[in-house]
Amino acid sequence: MDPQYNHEKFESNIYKEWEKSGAFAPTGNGKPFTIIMPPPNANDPLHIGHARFVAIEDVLVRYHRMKGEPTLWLPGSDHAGIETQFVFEKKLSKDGKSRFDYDRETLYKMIWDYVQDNTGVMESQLKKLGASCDWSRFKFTLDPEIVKVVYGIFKKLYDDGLIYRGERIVNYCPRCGTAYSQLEMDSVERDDNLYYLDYGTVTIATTRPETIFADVAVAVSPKSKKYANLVGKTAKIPLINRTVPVIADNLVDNEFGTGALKITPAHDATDFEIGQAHKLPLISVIDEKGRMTGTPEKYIGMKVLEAREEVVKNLEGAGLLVKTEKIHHTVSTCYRDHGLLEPTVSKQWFVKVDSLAKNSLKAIASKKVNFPADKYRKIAVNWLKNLKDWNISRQIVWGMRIPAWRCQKCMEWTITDGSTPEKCSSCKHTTLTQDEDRFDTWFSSGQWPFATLQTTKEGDFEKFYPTTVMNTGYDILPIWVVRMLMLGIYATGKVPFETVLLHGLVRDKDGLKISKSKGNVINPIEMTEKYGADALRMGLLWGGLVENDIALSEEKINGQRKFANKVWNVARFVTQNKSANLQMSKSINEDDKWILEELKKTTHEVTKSLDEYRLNEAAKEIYEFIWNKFADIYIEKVKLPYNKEQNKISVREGAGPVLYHILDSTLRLLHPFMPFVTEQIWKEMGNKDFLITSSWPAH
RNA sequence: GAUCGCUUGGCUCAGCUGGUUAGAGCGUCUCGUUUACAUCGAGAAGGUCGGGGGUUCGAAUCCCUCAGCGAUCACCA
Repeated sequence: MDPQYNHEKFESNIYKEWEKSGAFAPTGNGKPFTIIMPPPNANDPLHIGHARFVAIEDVLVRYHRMKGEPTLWLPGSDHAGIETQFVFEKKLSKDGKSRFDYDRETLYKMIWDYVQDNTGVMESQLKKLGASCDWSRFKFTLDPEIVKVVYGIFKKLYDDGLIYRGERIVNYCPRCGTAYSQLEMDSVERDDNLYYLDYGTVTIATTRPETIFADVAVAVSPKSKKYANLVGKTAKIPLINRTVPVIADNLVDNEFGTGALKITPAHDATDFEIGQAHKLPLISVIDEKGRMTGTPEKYIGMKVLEAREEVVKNLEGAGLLVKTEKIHHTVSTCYRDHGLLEPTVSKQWFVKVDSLAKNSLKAIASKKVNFPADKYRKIAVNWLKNLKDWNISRQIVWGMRIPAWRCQKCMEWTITDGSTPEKCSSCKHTTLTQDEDRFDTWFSSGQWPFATLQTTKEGDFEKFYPTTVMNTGYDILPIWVVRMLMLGIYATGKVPFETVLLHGLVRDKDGLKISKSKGNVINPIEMTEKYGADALRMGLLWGGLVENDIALSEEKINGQRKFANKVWNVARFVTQNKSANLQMSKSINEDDKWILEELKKTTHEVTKSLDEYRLNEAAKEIYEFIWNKFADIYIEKVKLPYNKEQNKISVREGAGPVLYHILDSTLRLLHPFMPFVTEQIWKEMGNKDFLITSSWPAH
């Protein structure tokens, strides 16, 4: 053994040997331990957040594998609809092109090829980190068999009356050309003008005067005394002199502006709601490109902001602009291109979430799903109680095309499980056109736990579902975990996972959020090359609970590299003093008894901490045992003074077998955390089998 | 406005269902080490556990309150 541990010399080779040995495939009988990996985007390299879940999940998987449980860690990759299309479009624009230069089929094919070109990077990086997942069961979210499952569930939801096509106000991005869900928006604070406009009988305040042409009412608060006698009368839209009714609604804030609100259901979410409640018509004056339409001639074709300027000018000219105030408020922006979103009414496919959410709440209440960190249980419950119907259609090309066909005669929809229908299910007409929309990525990934297991190997679903642990970042609890719960229970009648282990974000050494603009990005592959995968993994688990954000510094990773080297040298010392007979003598002394007792305690504590998902505690226990007890105390005590004649150091009579036994056990305990260095030492000790498939010490 | 958190030595964090002198890593200081490892060892300094109140034989831990900080969601006409 070299005096120093050199990770570069061993890591890739060890991984290949594990892979070749078939160690990653589940074996044995009994209750299985299953983790479905949250699939990283197929076209992106891994970031430090991925490395954290690898560290967490691999520790759990290796631990349970060593305990002899049939252990499956199923890897996969995600097509990440909007994300990927957005990245691809940025690439196109560098070449001076845009997606509008291609038809849908061509664009889809181009993105498919692009993803194929990049796929493999992510897999090789997972291997570098030591992920002991079963590659033979790898799935991509657009694999035909996965798509088939998703279509089947869509059809089932439709047949059960849980899918409807609704006209709703959606957050529409005129640049991306698609609507987004409740969860896919950002917001930004800014200063705007609040215009007070004369509506004849009443003055209203608005930030969007260009939408007055789409007004269908003026609403006031029912609590308002000032306006009480106006309700039921009319107001007059300036510039076009159309009269609209004055209504009362609780959603109106009597304190804001003049206390009177113009109602524009087609271009504002609150107004839409009020419009629905009062059965008001919808008038739209902005088209899908963000240009004015259906307004007086002069504004048609103008962009929204141009029209606003022009309308204000005209209002002022007509003496109908009462006053202008500054207002500081928050506006919704596209989470992709950060431009303004346009609330727009359009037809989208929706999932009725009510019954799905109720069943999920039941599963949580009855502990069929557990949250080791109670705070996340509370958050999940809160979300499930407040979910709104889920818009699952996206106007993009990258993703699963929705299996819905519209009859060109009766205009009714025919839903299938993916196959092209021969005729309309309503009127039997044979000319049908498939909807161009794609599913929201989360609609398909919400089915990931069962869709994967149902399509891997015969019997997998029956054996490994419900899965044991779902581990992912807390940031996607509402968007993903909650939906997997709803769809999993709906599709299979069982929860998709028994334990939801959410992890925190990786932050920089000062606890600041990592971002490209801050320049504090930590590249996991760079860290692995520099310090070793073991050190990075340990650094990601060290000093913080799984559920909390952690501050990661290079010093911390380097500290763990030192630990790997310490373990290496402990092993070097032990193997150099290996006695011929490894049988422990019955007459061991006090020191021997002490270290054996400490090992026993450590084994117990590590096991307990792992079972409770307190990986940081487990890591600390084994670290302290090896360094502070085994190396600093026990080895120092059994070491005999340097022997000049033999030119070597030796150990006290009878200590050899104890040293060997302790090393053997500590390697087993440390292996889930630092798989590479422990496996290499295991080999150096002369073991013929692999440490990865050896057994967990008795505890 | 709603929900969920956080506040422990210079820094980053543990401290599980309340129970001996509150711990770790890094950092700092002193000393040592040709002989497993300088990717080392021995030792030291450093904390009124955010403030206040309460429950208890006993509180970093439970309850109330105040202050500061953060995350997510909603609203913002």
